[in-house]
Amino acid sequence: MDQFKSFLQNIAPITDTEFEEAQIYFKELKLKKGDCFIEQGKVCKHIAFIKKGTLKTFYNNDKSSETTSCFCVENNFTTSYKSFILQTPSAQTIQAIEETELLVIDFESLQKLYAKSIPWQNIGRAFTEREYLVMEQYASTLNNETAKEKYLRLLKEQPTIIQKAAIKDIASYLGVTTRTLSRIRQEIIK
Amino acid sequence: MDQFKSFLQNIAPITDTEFEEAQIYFKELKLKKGDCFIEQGKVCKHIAFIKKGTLKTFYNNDKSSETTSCFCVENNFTTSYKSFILQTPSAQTIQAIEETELLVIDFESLQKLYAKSIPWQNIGRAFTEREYLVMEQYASTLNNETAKEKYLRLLKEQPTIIQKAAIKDIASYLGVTTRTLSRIRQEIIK
DNA sequence: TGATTTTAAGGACATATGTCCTTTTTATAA
DNA sequence: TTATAAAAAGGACATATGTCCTTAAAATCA
Repeated sequence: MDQFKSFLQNIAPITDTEFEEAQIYFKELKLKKGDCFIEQGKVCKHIAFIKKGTLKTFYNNDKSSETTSCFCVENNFTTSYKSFILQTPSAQTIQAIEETELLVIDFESLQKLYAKSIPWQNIGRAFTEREYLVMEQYASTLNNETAKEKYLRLLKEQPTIIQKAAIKDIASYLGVTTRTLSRIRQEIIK
Repeated sequence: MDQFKSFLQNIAPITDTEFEEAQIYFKELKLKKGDCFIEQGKVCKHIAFIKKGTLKTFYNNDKSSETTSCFCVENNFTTSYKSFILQTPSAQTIQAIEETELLVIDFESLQKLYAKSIPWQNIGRAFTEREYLVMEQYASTLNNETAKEKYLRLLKEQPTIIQKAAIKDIASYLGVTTRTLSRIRQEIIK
């Protein structure tokens, strides 16, 4: 079965017809390493299913540096949620960290889908619920774990991220400095 | 207008009829200080609108102590989201920290509402989106701010929580020890 | 390819935060 | 109300993490 359909089915049931009729709204988009899908300052008009590749989401924190808030991997949606939901300028940038293939739908089309289809409504709600749970787990990790524990968790749960992402981005995702992450990696080697 | 209806309208539009017809599903529940709305280990069957009062959500972290993950105040929903969404045993306990009045709906009734009503579907999705954004902000705070910055933010954004909640719960919510919070409060007095 | 820029590693020291206590204050229950 | 327990404050010291560097390695571009 189609990768995208199978992903959706896993969230909430959808018939072949419902799925096929929605296809006209989705466009293919290919990104090279370093290309941006969403840019800070612009209203985010799109949400994308990641067929292949990896992206990172980052924003400017108050300390004149960037915080990586998310690594987005294949078989997932990505967007700048706050900007997309509220249709306000995005605080976040989403950038491919390797060759990436997306299926993109724009805000208005998604609203149309929601308005005329209960299954798509269901998918929208169930997906948002899933994202909430991911974010809750992330907050719990940030709240309770030491730098080393957080790094080991990432190593265990998302080993491919550690291979693909820059050290400084991993550090900021874990809420530590590169100096600290360097020490941790040093310790683990031993 | 009714406090609950006005809250819902603020999330997504709903007609008087749609609202009235759903009223049969909601039950009043009063909690005394210390009473639990949701208990760890049980499947969470309910979600509640808080008409009045305050609750805290906490769970056992791996370090043989409790982490307060959320303070729930009036004019909001509360539930143990993961347990409610997936209908699995709850890792969290939700407890009133003062006299509290709830409007409670059970899982099956909510599914019925979703199944037969697009406006309720919309409310469900839009509400979950809002909760996601709150959690995202919380994670950002935990990731980028020092203990003192986090405390000052809470003081500014939710001053009533600082009055009502126990010091140790505030400390754990902010991801610091009571020793650290004690120092911060000492500094601020000066 | 070689030159330039960016990223990562790690030394030396500073600081924030944690751990382990004891004391004081506040809440709770008999 | 008094006795008991729980919570909060805070001293002394330990440790994790941050800041500010310099050097080494890797990536990028002309």
